[in-house]
Amino acid sequence: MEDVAERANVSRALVSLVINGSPKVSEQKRRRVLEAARALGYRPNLMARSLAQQRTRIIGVLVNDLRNPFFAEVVEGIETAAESDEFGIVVLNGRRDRSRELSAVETLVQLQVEGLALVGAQLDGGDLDEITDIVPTVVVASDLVGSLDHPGVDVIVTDGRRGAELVVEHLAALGHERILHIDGAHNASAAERRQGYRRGMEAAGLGGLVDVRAGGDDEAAAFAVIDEVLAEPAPPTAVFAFNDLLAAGVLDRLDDAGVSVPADVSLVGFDNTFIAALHHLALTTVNQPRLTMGEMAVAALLERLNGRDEPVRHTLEPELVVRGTTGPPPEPR
Amino acid sequence: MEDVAERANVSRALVSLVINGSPKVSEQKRRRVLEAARALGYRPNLMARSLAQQRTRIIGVLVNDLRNPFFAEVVEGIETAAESDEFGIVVLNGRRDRSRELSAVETLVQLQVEGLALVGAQLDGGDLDEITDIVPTVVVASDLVGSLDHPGVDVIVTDGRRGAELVVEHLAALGHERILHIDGAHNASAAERRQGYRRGMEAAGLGGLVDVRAGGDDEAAAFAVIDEVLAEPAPPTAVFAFNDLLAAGVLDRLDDAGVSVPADVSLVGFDNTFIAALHHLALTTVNQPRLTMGEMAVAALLERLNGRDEPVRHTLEPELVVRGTTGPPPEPR
DNA sequence: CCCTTTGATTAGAGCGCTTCAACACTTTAT
DNA sequence: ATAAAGTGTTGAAGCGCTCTAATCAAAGGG
Repeated sequence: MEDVAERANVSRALVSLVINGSPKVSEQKRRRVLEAARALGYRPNLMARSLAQQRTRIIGVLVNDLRNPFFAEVVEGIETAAESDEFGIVVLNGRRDRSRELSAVETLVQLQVEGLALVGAQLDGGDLDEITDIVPTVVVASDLVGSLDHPGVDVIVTDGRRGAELVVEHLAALGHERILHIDGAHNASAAERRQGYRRGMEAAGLGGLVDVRAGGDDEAAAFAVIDEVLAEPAPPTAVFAFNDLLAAGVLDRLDDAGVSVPADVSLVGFDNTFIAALHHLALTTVNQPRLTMGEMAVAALLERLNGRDEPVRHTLEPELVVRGTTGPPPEPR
Repeated sequence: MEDVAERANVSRALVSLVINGSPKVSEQKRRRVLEAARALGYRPNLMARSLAQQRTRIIGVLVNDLRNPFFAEVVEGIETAAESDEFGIVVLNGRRDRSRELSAVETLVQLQVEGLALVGAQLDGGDLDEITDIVPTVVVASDLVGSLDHPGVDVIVTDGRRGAELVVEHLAALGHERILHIDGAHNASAAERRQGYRRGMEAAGLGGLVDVRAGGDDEAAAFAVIDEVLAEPAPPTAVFAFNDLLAAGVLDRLDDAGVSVPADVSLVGFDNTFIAALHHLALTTVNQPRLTMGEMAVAALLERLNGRDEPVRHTLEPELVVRGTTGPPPEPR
């Protein structure tokens, strides 16, 4: 910057003004400065600028798992929204590991991000105690335990309970009774969907047939459960998997076992990722409006930056998307 | 930091030493400082630190499209490798838009990243002219036009030409002659695969039947091409798609049209993403070792930081993964 | 013709940290 | 005993920028 100033025969301060597009610079000097900057290949140092300015215009994003297209799309939503408000984002990947999430949050805070978006995070409320009075925080697509007690945390979720209920209603209406739920284990949205499943079962008068088994969040987690279940005397006629990835795993395994879908077993996923839409899977699933979620997350953060104090909680409506993996149960023979 | 120093009754300099784990601090003061830091909830300011230290320990990653699981996994590879060398990464998403890529690179440079990894970038050599003498750069999973002329650029690729040849060899061996290639259009690896396809066709004595049509990089791009091709008098008996996503789109569309795979038409993708592995698709494809690619990218950057001057170019071997979407062509009737 | 106003420019302090040289104090060698 | 070497600690400069308040020049008003 020094060099640019010298070459243009002006002060450092003026260079700064030009770079930041201040209106009160004469056209002549602006031109001189810009030319000098170009000639020298000058690039402002963002670190120094942020330090001096005491703001970074960066939103920190912690995402549970980048490999899951669902999360990747929520992040795209965040990025798009941030961009139009002149914010940048820094994405850190928790890779399904809670301790990594914790240190990622720490890094983001130290990076002086102005807002923190936790996408599908597994952290619980306690982990955020100190964080939330430092930086506005929004939890997206997962319901943190104890986030209700945090006046500093906003929440953007799809109603997982309702989504799960929709699934069970759909299956029950088709005539299914033995409906298995393979859950998301430690996953942050798992509890909610489990609960919705239970409620749905009870509402359908199937309370006695509730069957929840521990899954995970990707295909592999489904294999063991399916093997186990098929070996039992009365296997389920329908499976509701925690998410689309898991459902894809179920489908694979049923295939291996020669069980056909939906003739023998119906299958439902969750998230409505592009995978579900592939005709060869044609997975019945529950849609979450992920781009909207990303946008709402950014909106919530910006409101906080503009002084809002009370927490906000947006619960979006899930939507059942019926495709080819659900049908009536097989005739008993 | 000031406050911590005061509370612990030491100088700011000593606080810095403690935070950075310097060995020459007495146990007693170290304890005092750490306690004061905890009590005050002190968090070092990464911006200030980087500014003072003149290094960031950050690797900038520009990725073509986060929604494509292939790229997401390369990024995970980079992240893992970076982490074990005490580097952080900042991921920016080009979202399939070259001008966004350009500004993302600019942002990363201004962020003072110590290395730049371009994953599947569409930029060409000229875009990098000024960049590469500022920061070590490695191009991953794509072959930038003109990157050869850049002594400052390392390249980590899977041999796309060879991969495409493998595909054609496989299909030709099965007896296919009218093999269509739907390419990746402007996509950075498209040219190479096109070339491999052509060479493969010629090698198989099918040079006269070369047929390349413009695709893109996701499912949607395939639809128009398939519609077009099926309306022609002699549609292909095999389709080689630029990547798995595109192949999935082809599969969908063939399905819609009542064309069965592989009985009527064989289909091959590229990348071996988890989608290809789903039994219901069981897509024959070409594997790229993505985690390895990520690791090699980081390794290349670190070598540069340690003084290596000559460019390095690692070409990894692709591997054909035969699954269920390829078989002999239908009997002519 | 001097004073005020306006607009363009600049000096300099400060952002939160690191680091080097200097310092005080011990310990060891002579 | 004294010099030399080693430990632990600190003051202060500096990283590259911004921004306030001060300065300067030109223009307009009385």
